[in-house]
Amino acid sequence: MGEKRLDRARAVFVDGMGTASATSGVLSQLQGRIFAILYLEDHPLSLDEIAEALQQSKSNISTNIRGLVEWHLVRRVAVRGSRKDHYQAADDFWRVMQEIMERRFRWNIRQVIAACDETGRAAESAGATSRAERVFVQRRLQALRAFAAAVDAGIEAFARGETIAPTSLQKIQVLPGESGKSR
Amino acid sequence: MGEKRLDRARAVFVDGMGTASATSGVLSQLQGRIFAILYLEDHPLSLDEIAEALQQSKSNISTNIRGLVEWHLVRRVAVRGSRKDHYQAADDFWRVMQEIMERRFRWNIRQVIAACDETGRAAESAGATSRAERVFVQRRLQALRAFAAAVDAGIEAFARGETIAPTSLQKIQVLPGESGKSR
DNA sequence: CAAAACGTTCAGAATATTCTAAACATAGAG
DNA sequence: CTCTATGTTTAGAATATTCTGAACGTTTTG
Repeated sequence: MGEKRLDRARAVFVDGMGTASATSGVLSQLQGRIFAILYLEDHPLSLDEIAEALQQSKSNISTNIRGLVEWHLVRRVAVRGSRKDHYQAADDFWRVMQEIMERRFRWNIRQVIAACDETGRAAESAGATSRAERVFVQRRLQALRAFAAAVDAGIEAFARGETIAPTSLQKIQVLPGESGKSR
Repeated sequence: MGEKRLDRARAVFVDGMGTASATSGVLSQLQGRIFAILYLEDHPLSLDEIAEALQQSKSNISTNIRGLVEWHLVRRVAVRGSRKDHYQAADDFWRVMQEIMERRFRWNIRQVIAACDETGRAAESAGATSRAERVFVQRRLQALRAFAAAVDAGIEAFARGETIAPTSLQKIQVLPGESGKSR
């Protein structure tokens, strides 16, 4: 009964991590489940073992595990005596977080900055439009850009292990003279 | 040509924010586009105007805009002389960020904590299993839980506007005596 | 070298998500 | 009270994503 119970516990973990991952915006549900299986195992597992444990095709595991390795959540390790690739859950969560902050959140926030910049450039030469309208658009773009840039800097600092004062973000809100116009 | 150019610029912004939102894990692409349209407009728009601008059905706009309002990214405002609902982009990005941190990230991280707790409880009574195995599982769960709890606390502090030292996260890694075992 | 054991790629099946138009509900106008 | 204008819900269509099994390429084994 002991083994059964432990396996039952593992299933709880796999399910929990799966649903958590599914809503994370970073990992798919299956990736969460793969990680969960590996994390509670004290030895590396092969692709087939994972596929068996999760009742998924080997190809599906193969493609999904790649993402986990890229996020440094899982390591591919060699197991002597076996030709198969084996995988092991990583335990340096801080490293993983840095990776996610850098490659996901910052990358995303930079998209916003880029959009503001591009749009600003495109709007610059909108000749016949009323001056007031152009000014309005540029102000808004500037406000969003400033906020995004502050967030970007904040994430960078955080990822570097530096101290952050979120107050700098709170200040960046509406530009002077703007709030009256929009309502 | 001026108007055309400005509209072209708006399209750039709508597209940019759309793709950024699509990969954000928080907003859908359409939600990003709706926000973009509203953000560059100096007066509130009705559902139909938004639907027209984005070439989407009114019902689709209706359902998607609800999420934007919930995140406080868009406000529903009354426009005198019209019975229609009108919507306006919010400009308090810091508030929005707090909202997202609280209701999305923290909620997500709590799922992980809950999974660890549930699993720990379920594994507790795994009688016949070897003691070493049970200890191993509990240690791992504890390590993940500790990290998640630290992240949770960090986000909370950040959302409150307090200063954060990410160092506290870096310390939480592998528990003593653990790292040797797993490899 | 041939055969087997792998991991990966890919076309299509299975599934989930997003979108639309119609039905519905509610409130205001006449 | 009836008719109209409006936002929401919903069933099904359109689309996108995830998953599988077969095909493929590579490496190891005999």
